[in-house]
Amino acid sequence: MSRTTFLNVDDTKAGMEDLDKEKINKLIQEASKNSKFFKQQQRREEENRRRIEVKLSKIKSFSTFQIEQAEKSADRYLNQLDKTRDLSRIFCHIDMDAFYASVEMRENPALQHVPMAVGGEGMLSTSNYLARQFGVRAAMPGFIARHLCPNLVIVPCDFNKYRVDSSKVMKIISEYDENYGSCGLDEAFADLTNHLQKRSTLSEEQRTFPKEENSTEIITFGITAEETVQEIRHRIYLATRITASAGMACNMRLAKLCSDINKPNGQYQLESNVNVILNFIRNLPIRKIKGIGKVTALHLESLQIQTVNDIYLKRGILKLIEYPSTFDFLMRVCNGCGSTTIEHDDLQKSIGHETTFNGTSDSLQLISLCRDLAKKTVDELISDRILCKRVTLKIKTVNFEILTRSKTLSSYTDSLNIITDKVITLLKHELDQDLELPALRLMGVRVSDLKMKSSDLPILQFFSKKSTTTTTTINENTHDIIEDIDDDDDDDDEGEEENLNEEFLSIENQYNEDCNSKLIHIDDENSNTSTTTCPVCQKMLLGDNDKINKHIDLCLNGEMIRTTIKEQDQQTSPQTNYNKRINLTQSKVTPPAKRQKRKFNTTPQQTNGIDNYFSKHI
Amino acid sequence: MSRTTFLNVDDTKAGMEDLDKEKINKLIQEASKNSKFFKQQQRREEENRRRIEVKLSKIKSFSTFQIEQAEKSADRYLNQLDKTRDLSRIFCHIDMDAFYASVEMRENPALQHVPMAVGGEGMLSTSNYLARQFGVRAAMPGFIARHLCPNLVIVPCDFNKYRVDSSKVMKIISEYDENYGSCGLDEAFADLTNHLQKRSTLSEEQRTFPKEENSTEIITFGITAEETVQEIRHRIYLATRITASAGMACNMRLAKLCSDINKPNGQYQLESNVNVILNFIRNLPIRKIKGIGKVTALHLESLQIQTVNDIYLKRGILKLIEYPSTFDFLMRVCNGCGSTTIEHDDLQKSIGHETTFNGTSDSLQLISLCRDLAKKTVDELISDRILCKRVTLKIKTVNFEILTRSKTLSSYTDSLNIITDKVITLLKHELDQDLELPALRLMGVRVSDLKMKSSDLPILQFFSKKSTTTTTTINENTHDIIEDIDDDDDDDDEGEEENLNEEFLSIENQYNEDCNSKLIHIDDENSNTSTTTCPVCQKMLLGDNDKINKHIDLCLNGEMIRTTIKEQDQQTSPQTNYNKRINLTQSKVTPPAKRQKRKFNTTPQQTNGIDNYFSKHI
DNA sequence: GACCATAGA
DNA sequence: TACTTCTATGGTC
DNA sequence: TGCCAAAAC
DNA sequence: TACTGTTTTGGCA
Ligand SMILES: Nc1ncnc2c1ncn2[C@H]1C[C@H](O)[C@@H](COP(=O)(O)OP(=O)(O)OP(=O)(O)O)O1
Ligand SMILES: Nc1ncnc2c1ncn2[C@H]1C[C@H](O)[C@@H](COP(=O)(O)OP(=O)(O)OP(=O)(O)O)O1
Ligand SMILES: [Mg+2]
Ligand SMILES: [Mg+2]
Ligand SMILES: [Mg+2]
Ligand SMILES: [Mg+2]
Repeated sequence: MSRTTFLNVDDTKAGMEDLDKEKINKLIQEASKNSKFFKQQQRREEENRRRIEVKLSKIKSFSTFQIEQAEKSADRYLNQLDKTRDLSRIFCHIDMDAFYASVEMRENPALQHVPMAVGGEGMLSTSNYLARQFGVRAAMPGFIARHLCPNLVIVPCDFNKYRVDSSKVMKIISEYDENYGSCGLDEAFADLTNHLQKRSTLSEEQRTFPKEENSTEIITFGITAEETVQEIRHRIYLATRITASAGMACNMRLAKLCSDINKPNGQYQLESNVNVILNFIRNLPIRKIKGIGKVTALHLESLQIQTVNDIYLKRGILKLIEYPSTFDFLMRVCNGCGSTTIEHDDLQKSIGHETTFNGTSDSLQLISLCRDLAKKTVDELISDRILCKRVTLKIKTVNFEILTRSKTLSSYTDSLNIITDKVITLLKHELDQDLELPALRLMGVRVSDLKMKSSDLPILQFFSKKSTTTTTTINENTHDIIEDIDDDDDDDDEGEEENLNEEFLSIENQYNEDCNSKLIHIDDENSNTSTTTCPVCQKMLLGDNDKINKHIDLCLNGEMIRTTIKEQDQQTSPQTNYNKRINLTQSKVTPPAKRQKRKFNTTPQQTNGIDNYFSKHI
Repeated sequence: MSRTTFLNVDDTKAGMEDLDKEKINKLIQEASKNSKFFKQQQRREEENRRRIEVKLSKIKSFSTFQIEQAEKSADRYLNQLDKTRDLSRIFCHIDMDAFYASVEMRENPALQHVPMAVGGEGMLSTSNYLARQFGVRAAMPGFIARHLCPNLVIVPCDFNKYRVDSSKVMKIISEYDENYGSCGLDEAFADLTNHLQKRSTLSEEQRTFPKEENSTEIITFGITAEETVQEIRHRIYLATRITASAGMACNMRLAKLCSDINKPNGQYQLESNVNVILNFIRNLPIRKIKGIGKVTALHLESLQIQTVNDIYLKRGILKLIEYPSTFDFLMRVCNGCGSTTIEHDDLQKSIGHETTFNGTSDSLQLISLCRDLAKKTVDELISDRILCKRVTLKIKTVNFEILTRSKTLSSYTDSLNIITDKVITLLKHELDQDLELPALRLMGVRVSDLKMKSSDLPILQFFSKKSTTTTTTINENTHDIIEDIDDDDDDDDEGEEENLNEEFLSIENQYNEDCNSKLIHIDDENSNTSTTTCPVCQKMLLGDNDKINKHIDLCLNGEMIRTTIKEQDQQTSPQTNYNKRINLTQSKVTPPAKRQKRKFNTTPQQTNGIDNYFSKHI
């Protein structure tokens, strides 16, 4: 029977060291076989193996001399990297252990002693360490996990709770580096260098904390990096009753690797010494490196590269066949280089929503859903005071093939009509044009090319109905603004003017479609009768989700403002709260990925940047 | 180890005939033992056994003579009943097979071949016939069901779908008796007598239907009752693709019993002949009779009554120890008597909402939740244009003890403030007074003493701010109205005046409480990202439940009105639609019990009424 | 500018 | 009852 | 009028 | 991850 390695357990995760991979993979393949998902993964693997063959034959065409020359070139580059190596700073990477699962286990301690996972029958977001022993992990569907572990307890996601714990953690970390940066809800980087300098001047009292919550017993932490991080982790535990692991090293890539070493509930400091560093990374499996995923690993492994040191050994070939940026990335990796500055994004780069449903080909259903998704996205755009200039439609067929269609708008906008019309046009075009298109199982709407809609200059609103205003970026100026407004040259097939009449017609069309029978809509079932407890103020909430999320938003934003009766937008605390805000989203099975404001991109840096460089043709 | 029969499988259900009760009960008790629920059931059983002991000793105190006299009295009563026996009509009881489960299996045919149930981990609403083989049935918690049947597939409730199928079924039934009455979503009584008379005059064409949906093959049904019901069931299947069972007999009680005989997907007609009837019921286990539940059965069994005929045999004792109404009920049962008229309620008698949550004692949480429940209830009151005069608070402790506290208002109202204040007063009183009160796990708010708020006499609004108006009941008149208004004598501790100022203060108080930390709220988790398909128009819906329910309401009400843009209340189709309307509610695991407008009460009838007469002291 | 593939939480 | 959601990036055409 | 227990779907 | 939600009735105090 055919298989695909793409479905095998990914054991590159703490707590999954001594699995019977053989048996687990057999069960997974068994459970998956003949599914459309399985077939799609097979196609994907085949496509990659084909590409690999091309590469391998390309390699054969190189002469030994060419390879030696390439190796020398690589060595020169490595030398250069060595020169810019900065060992002076000390970074810390904090990562919560089995984050969602830990929160749920704290809420219900009975779960501590059984294998459990967080998510749904359809998809798990994470699992506890007991479940990992069975091969159950994040991104595995629940029903397959049950094959691996029949007694698995699956508890539904409650992002509200996770957000609350996350913000407690971040608050603590910010005390050690106010410029810290977080990825996702459960991890953050902090540059402890400055704190460590100041730390020796701190009084003992300032390094002293209760041993247990509400206990009079106390514990004082020393002034070393190791002890500082003990302190951070202790404080996190006091605040959340869940454990974190941490890694310390001279750059962020190494710190991240270190936080995995003694996970869970451990920490590891890597000495800031070149030989120690090179020794540390030498034998790591490439898959542990952030940026090397399943596919990249497959490609590298086909070159006999298993460990980081193998990258070094194959540097000649890599120089010859990989794209420069990929080569650059790999050289940094095998040389132990990484970013030494925490860069925050000025502004989020895209906002979107997508949803999976039972496959359908019905145009009216799809169009109606598309409209809803656009609405949801624009609502967020508006509530975040952001404008966009690009709209992307995403669809996935029942065969798990993904398509995107996008269009740049003639100017920045947050108009529901313009955006909706555009994305519906894209969708209709796709439905009309591709008559072979299989039924769809997912649709998404995303807007990008974002710009802050600053309300500091309301006068500008006089120039354009489109509320095209200015931006918060400092290097933008009035010239840019005028450009924005002038930017109305119609290189578009259809115009994007928004006038009241059109708006009315558009809504009316929507209504007619609604009534036309056979349309689509998103919602969550079991809505009516259950109660949710606000994880901040413990209030039990009855009613619809939007209200609940708003309530929690308010709670998280610190003291609630007692001046108005209705818990409504009241976004009268714009920038201060805005910057600290954790972006709130939730769905049955995943996405607090909703970017946090303190989140920073592990983006390509000019110097020593942790970079995600890799190529689809690697 | 101790047990309680109250937790044993209840095998009085179609499809549960040859179970290994021994084994199943062992598993259930094992899974339940030590739980608070278990302990509560034990207490309940003990209490009943105590009462039974009292009864038994009472029986011992009767002389043989007394018993003989009682038997004679009973015989006279039976004779009387015989005289009023009406064998002239022919009733049909239709009951869908494994209703929710069948709908789900139709939607996903893969489920046909596995044991499955509808509900959640916490509670199942029903199971398919395969699952019943394992002892899995309605009102069993999912996690216990999994002990009995580890491969059980549990699919969540989707009341919207069930409502749609239900209305299709009811529509068909109404063609045979426009005065039909339904209990719950999945069953109805029809009096076929008139239809059968007219039926012989129908053309063959009018008794002819396609054999399959969209097929040209046809099938013609005859004119007998048996064939008429075949036709009904065939049409139900054509319309819904799910099967129904049916029973025909000369009264409703017998018809209901008959529909169970050849379930699933069968029918049974009981000859309208006294001897046949008596023979039919003679050996039925008492538990099959509607109105005899677990407790009543336990009581009767302690008198050696197992079958309906045993009731007859023990008629002397029953006459002596049971309450007259219970005795009356039992005599009707064992004599094969039942109601021969379908009575519809003029107006629903109560409206309420309740919810279960993780036990808490926190007053602020509880008060806040109570407010939300009151709001939800009043919303429904208002949207149904109903007034109420009584408010009941229901609470359940973590030990599963249930309390109710209620209060009659000084006049009819649908004022949120009055109702909320009253129920909160009740709650606070309970929380303050009973300091021993364990944490709560459920709270409910219910309003009763209802009266239609007819808008036909808007002039009356001038007399009172409370919108106390008239009623739809014919025997009420202007005198009553004036009484209502005058009815403002304060026999109440606190007044119920509603003025704007008070209202404002009340809401402000609420807000302060909200902010005061540690409160409660109801909601459904996974709301944001999934899609729901409207079971009527197939539109996929994105967003919150209230909107979705409104949408489906509109769809069910037939053609949607295309005159307004927003799908809002637009309750401009008051009485016509109102009468046909199926009351829509949903929750994670149960309650389409939300009364349907065509629903009728199987209430005590003066003559031959199906009656639920029984006594808690039976 | 538009699309795809990859990646990570 | 059943293979996510959200965001970011680089390469290609 | 108010409370409880039983019952049905 | 875990014992429902909605409604009606009868009896008693
Ligand atoms: N594929 C995914 N889809 C959706 N959510 C995810 C996914 N992977 C992780 N998450 C969520 C759930 C995790 O608890 C949280 C943090 O991720 P991550 O740190 O990688 O794992 P973890 O914290 O659960 O375990 P650990 O860090 O101990 O290995 O992000
Ligand atoms: N205890 C309960 N709690 C909540 N919902 C219930 C309960 N019992 C039944 N229901 C719902 C689900 C059922 O499908 C529907 C009709 O009930 P009912 O006719 O008694 O059983 P059923 O239709 O599922 O099986 P069948 O009639 O074949 O025995 O009402
Ligand atoms: Mg983690
Ligand atoms: Mg993480
Ligand atoms: Mg049924
Ligand atoms: Mg039924």
